[in-house]
Amino acid sequence: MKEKLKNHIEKLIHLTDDEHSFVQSHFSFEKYKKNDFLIQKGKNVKNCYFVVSGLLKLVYDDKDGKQHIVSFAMEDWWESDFSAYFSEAKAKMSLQCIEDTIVFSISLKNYQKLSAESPKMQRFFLKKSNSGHIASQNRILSFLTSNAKERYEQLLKQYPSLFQRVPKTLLASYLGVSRETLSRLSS
Amino acid sequence: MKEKLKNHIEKLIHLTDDEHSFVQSHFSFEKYKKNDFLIQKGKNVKNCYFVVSGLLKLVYDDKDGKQHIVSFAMEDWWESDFSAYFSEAKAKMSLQCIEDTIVFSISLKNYQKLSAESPKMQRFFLKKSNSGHIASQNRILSFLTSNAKERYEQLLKQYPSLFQRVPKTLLASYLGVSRETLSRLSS
DNA sequence: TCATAATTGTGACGTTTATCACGCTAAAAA
DNA sequence: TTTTTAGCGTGATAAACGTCACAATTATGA
Repeated sequence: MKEKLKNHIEKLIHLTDDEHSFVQSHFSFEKYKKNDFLIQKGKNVKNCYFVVSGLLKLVYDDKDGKQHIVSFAMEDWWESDFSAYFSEAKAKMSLQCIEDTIVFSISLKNYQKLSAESPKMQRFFLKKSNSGHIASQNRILSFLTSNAKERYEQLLKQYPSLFQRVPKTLLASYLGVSRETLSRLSS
Repeated sequence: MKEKLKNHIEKLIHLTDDEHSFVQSHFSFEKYKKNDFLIQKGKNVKNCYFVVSGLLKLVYDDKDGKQHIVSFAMEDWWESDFSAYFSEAKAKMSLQCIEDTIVFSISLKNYQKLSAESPKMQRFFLKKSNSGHIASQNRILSFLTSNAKERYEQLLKQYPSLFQRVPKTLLASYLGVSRETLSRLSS
């Protein structure tokens, strides 16, 4: 399991075995069952998570109780309510398992310690953050340039596996359309 | 003018005067006129920009020639076509002046050099990137949870100055609605 | 197993938003 | 100044999408 995180990090930066051990010591290994919460809205956000296997949803509940999916987190993804995590505030979103999920988690203190003591890891986090920012911008672009059907097809193309793993209601909620409209698009 | 960048950096990290001089030496100071391009789609993206004064728009042109505003960049903001900048690819978007604008620009090489030689500055860039990511996620959330009128009111509340400085057509393009619909919302 | 809940499709209808068209005003360029 | 262009509002119409209702099917758990 530790290999998973190591290999992931090695894609962006190179560390010695000792350095990898040092990095690993800042993470803890956790297992969750389907429907478990890693983060619950209103509560403190203790950790940022690296998904080893399984599938998570980052969800925002609006005033009418409707759920909106900000992000799916699959294998090799980093996820948290970053706003609350970095500012040590209460979660505005929830992070919940769609499938049984295995993660490495890191507290804010350890994140800061690791960043401070290892410029290489800070570089790794910077690269990850930059690519996260770019991914979000692309999602914004899809809202600006594309209608529901086009966004659906883009998602299908980018993450075909989701359509086997996730109920259509959740895909609709990610795409920003009603489940009925999504159903009509795919038929 | 150099004070502007210094003060901005000091909001997140502390540097000595010597360190600030070192940082400054990686930037170049540039002035642009209204309608000038800092980045043009299809061309190389040489720099990332810090806006000292003025106003920029980050624009994506779709297949039908319609313009979509991914972002406005105001005083104290960092902007680029980050995807192209970091991957040294051709720009998919354009960065253009809405007003006469003064910036500090930094090349990718200098960005990397500065990050490598100054962990403090790497920390600064990491913090900036994280907050950029969070801002983008909030924009995604507004698309998921809000209709055109609500998004309009959120923008009005968050950046009231924009409504004095920017034609409604551009605001519409940022909000993802037609100019006619926006006009009807505000009356 | 059997009962219950979750998921999905679909029709009918209403609302929101886009598109096309036009005119008016203000700003910018010749 | 005169001409041209950009910005803005508004009506008419159509397309996109949401909401409510209902039925059928598939998972899930007691």
